[in-house]
Formats: sequence, structure tokens, C-alpha cells
Amino acid sequence: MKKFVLSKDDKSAVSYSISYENLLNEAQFEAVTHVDGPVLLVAGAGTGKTRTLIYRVARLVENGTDPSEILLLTFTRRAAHEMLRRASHILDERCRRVEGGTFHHYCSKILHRHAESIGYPDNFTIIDSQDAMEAVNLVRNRLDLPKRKSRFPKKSTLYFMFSSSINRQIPVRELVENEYPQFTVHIDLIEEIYAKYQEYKELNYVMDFDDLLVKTRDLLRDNDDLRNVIASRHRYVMVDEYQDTNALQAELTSLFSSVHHNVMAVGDDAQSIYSFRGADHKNMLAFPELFEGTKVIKLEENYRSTQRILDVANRVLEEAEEKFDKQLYTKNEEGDLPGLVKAANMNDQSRFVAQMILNLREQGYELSDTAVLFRNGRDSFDLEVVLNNKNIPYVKYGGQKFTEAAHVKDVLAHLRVLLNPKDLISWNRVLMLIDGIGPKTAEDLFQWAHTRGNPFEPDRAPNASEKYLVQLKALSELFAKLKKLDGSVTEQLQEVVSYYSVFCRKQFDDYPKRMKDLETFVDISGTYQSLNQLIEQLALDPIEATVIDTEASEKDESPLVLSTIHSSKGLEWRNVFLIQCLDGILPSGYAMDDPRQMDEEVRLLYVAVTRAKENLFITYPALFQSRYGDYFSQPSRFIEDIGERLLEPWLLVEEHENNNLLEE
DNA sequence: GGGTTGCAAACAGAG
DNA sequence: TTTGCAACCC
Repeated sequence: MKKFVLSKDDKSAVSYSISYENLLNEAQFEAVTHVDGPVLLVAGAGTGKTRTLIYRVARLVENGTDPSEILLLTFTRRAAHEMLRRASHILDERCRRVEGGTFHHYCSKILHRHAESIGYPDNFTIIDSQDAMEAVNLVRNRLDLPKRKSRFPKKSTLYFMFSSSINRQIPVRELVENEYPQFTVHIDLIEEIYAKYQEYKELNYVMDFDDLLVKTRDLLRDNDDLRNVIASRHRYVMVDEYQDTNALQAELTSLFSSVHHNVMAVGDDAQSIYSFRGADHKNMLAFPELFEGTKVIKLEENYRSTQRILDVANRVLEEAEEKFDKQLYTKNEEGDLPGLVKAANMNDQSRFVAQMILNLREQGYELSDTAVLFRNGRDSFDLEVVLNNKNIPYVKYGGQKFTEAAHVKDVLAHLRVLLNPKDLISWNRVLMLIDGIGPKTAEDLFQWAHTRGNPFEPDRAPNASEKYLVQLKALSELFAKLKKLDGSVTEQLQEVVSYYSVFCRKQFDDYPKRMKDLETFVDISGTYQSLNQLIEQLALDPIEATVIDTEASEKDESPLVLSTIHSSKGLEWRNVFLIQCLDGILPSGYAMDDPRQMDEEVRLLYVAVTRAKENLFITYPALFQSRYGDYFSQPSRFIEDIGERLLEPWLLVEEHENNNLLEE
């Protein structure tokens, strides 16, 4: 018999349309050309981690991998889109077919497809954290609470406990005992509320964000056949921002890649800033233990920033208790010394930022080359007023979302009810708009309507009071109309907005602005194919509050960016202003009694600083103005002793005292 | 007396 | 802007 030896298909025989060697440095190239087996890519800020991921996608596709066999998990949907857009740009449109999004997105997709396996109908709806807290509140109020003996956790604390317990995989009891000793006396009640909350969600066909992860994990863990089917599709799994994943997401990563074992995690432990969501940067260190045979690749050369910006960044990291084995370096030019700007008060700080941005624009920078970063969403309010006065267009990332505003939630509640009539929280919202209906009547109406079988005619309730019967009738008519309009999201939304306008006027002083928001919302709703899709997308990917404003105004100039530091992760700008850099804000006052949280505040400052490519200004006001009085404030303890050699002090001087606006 | 509404205090970060 | 609580209404 003759033997013929089949040789392995030689990858080098593929001729690539991209010259990877020339476009990447050695470590990047190694990561990009890695094919089989687990890899941990430890990539410092600005070292080209996104670039590496994009080129790896392109490379795998060029190798002949079907794009849909690549699973790319990112921190936001925006990040996923941006990466695939860039990958398509360097290679071709095939890259758009890569599977991906956030963990929550992808899990939601799986769950909708296999809803029946977990005892849910496929029209289950996703509730955001506000609604989840309402549900916790609801089940809490059904129990007899201890009356004023000792303090009981409020709904947001309860929800936070439950969520931490899940994301960090620690039992509620243990978590309360260790981290909330003041509530240990109520431990049995807390556990009971937790159980009732789980029950509530199952009975009402809703899932919170954590359920998306947990139920997917359970589904794959307990159903080997299904796990095999799903994991077989993922020849390559890539997880971005791995330092901000939690225990549950690590488990999911392992399940997703359990057939082919080709998983690449990318992250930077020095940029871990999401521990409040249960993330643990030690996940990164644990990666090689979880995935046997992991190859570790490090990216250390920074391409983003000037050396002087990196000097500040490196110095900031020294403030952390837990040391990092990390010194960023670059071959970029030295650049200007970053500035430390002390303003007399908040408004001077805003004026400085606005004027400096205009100066930079005159020097040839686009507005969108500049970002203003801050610790809390509200820290930019004063600046926003100044920018509006000066007609400087901006977008704001982070902070209050459009979909979280009360008037938008009200409108959406009507649609949610239509989609999932068992969604009690939304029903309550809808019914309680009506005069004379509070939480109790709302729930009674809900119970009555559901035992009777037609929830959309609450006006038929036998014991409904005259006082609100007329309004209940109007509500029933609205639902009748909405059902007729089935299939046309825009028309349905328009109908709800018309119905709602009366309530909007009654409820809010600034109803003209709110109604305008809603009209814009109607205008852009055409992009959603179905009601289901609209509700789901808005929950998983809420619209930034300013997107609506920007949509309404002319977009003739790409706008300035305002962003919380958290939302600035992964992004970069030529000029960065970090404002309100005050002790008590960054670091946050909440973090001060916990060294681990304080370290995270250091990393937060590190993330802010490393967003800058060319110019960095850190500003703070000497006078902190809050609603309840002004007081003198101190600059952040992390920057106070950085020293003038690294951070140049700036003094603001008024024009009439000296002809220059700014003196150095 | 239960339920609703008006009032006084606290206030992060995000999928 | 939201959350728990007290006064107020049916």
C-alpha cells in the first residue's frame, strides 16, 4: 500500500493584503499572528491595544476564518462598532460580520434564542437598574419591616448588595456580614427580600442586567449539548478591557471558548476602574490559571502621549498602595509641560476651559480634538452653561442618560406594558401618572386586570373610583390605538407622546424642553425595526442625554467632548482638560476609608491623564460651591505633591488687572 | 385608617 | 434630581 502524508496547511502560503510586519511592532505582531491557544495581552495605556485587536481580526479573516466564527466582546457597543469599522477599513466589509458587542448584549441574544429552556417567554423584557430598584422596593414593602428600631438599607443599597453578590459570586449573607456589618441584624430579612426579588422577576417575565449573565452562565453550564453548539461557533474569542470583567464574565469567557480554547484577553490592570460593578483586576492575573497554556504578551511602548504626559501618569501610579510593575515610555517628542490650573471658583474654571478651547481652535485644533473629563456627571454642569452661552457645541458621555430621564421613562413604560403586560413596575408607572392613583391602587388594578385576563382595559375595574375613571378610559383607548398601529414604532411612539403631553405639563415646570426631547425621540425612532428592538436596545445601550440635543441642532462642526472619566476609557484626544480635581471628588469622599477603593481612585486619575496625546490641563477651583453653601477646597491629594517639575502651575488673572488673560 | 401627595434632606461611576 | 417621611384627604 502507498502512503501519502498530508502536510498541515501552511499558513505562510496565504498571501496577505496587509503588510503586518511593517505596520506593527514586534510584540503587537506576535499577538496579531498568534493563532491557536489562549493569550493574555497585557497592554499599557496607549500601547496600541485596540490596533492590535483590529489587526488580529483582519489577520484571522485573511487566514480564511469565517468572520462569524470570531466573537469580539467589548466594554461598550460603541467600542465594538468602532473596532469593526476600522477592521473593515483596513481589510474589507467581511469584518462587519464578526459576532460581538458587550457581554450583556451577547448574553441577551443567546437568551432570547433559548428562552424556553430557562422557563421564560421570548418576549421577556430587560429592566434597567432604576426599575430593578423599584422592584426591590416593591417586594420590600410587601414584607413587615422593623419599624424605626434600627436603620434598614434603602432600595438602592439592597439592589447594590444583590448585584455585587452576583457579579462577584459571593453569597448575600457573606457579603453583608463582611461589608455591611451595620445591617447584619437584618440579614434574614435581606435574604428574604433577595429571594422575593428573584421570584418577582420570574413571575413577571423580566430580567435585570445581572440575570442576563447569570442565566446564560447557568444555561451553558447545565446544558452540555447547547454549550457545545454555541462554543463550537466561536473558533476565536477575544475579550477587550479584561481588567474590568468580573468573576461571572470570566466564567462566561471560559464557557464561550470551551470547545476551541482560542481565547485572547486584552487589558491593563492599572486601568481597572469598574470595581463597583464587581470587576476585579486580579482577574487578569488569574487568567493563566483559568486557561491552561496561556501565552502572555506585553505591550509596553506608548504611541499616544508625549513623554511629559507619561511622566505625570507614571508619577500618579506611585500614589497607589499596591504597586504596579509599569513604566510607560515613548519615542514621541517631549511636548509641553502639563499644566495645573488653580481657579478662584468653579465659574472661573469653566471660563478658563472655554477660552482655552477657543484658543486651541484658533491654533488649528478641531473642537473634537479636545475632551473635558471629570469624576462625576454633575461636575460639568457649570461648564455646560458657559459652553452654551459661547455657542460651543459639545457632546457629553456618561452621567444622566436620555432614557433615564423621568419623562422618557414615563413614555417608555407605556410601550413596555404593551410588549410585556406582566411588567408590574411599568404598569405602576403608567397608572400612577393619573390623579388619585398611588402605588396601592395601581397594584390593585394590575392584579384585578390580570386575574380577569385583559390588562389593557383597566377602566372596567368594578371598584374604580369616579375620580379617575375618565382617565382610565383614555388609557384604555390609547392601548386600543397602539394595538391597531402594531408594527409601526414611530406611530405608536407618537401616539403615546400625544397622550402623555397632558401629564408632562402637569408634572414638570420645564415641560416645553421635555416635550421637545420626546418629539426628537419620535423623529429618530425610525431606526428601530420593532418595539421589541427599541426597548431592548435602549436598555442595553442607552442614548446619551446630549445626543438628542445634538440631533436637534445643526451639526456643522464636530463637537467638543465632555465625558466622565469612566466613559472615556479606551478613547484619546489631542487635548485633555481634567476639571474639578478636588480632594473629596477625585478621590471621591466615599472611597476615603477604604484603601482598595482609594487605589481605584488613583487608577481613575491615571486613566484620565493617559487619554491625552499632546496637551493636558488639570484644573481645580479654590472655592467649592455646593447647593448648601460654599467652602474652601483642597486640590486632589494625588496631584498636590507631584511637583512643579512635572506639572506646571498656572495662575488665572483677570483682564482688567493685566492685559493678558493668562499669565504663566 | 389606608392611600396620596407635599415636603425636607442627600446626592458616583455604567451595562 | 431623587428618597424617606409627615401631613392631609377620602
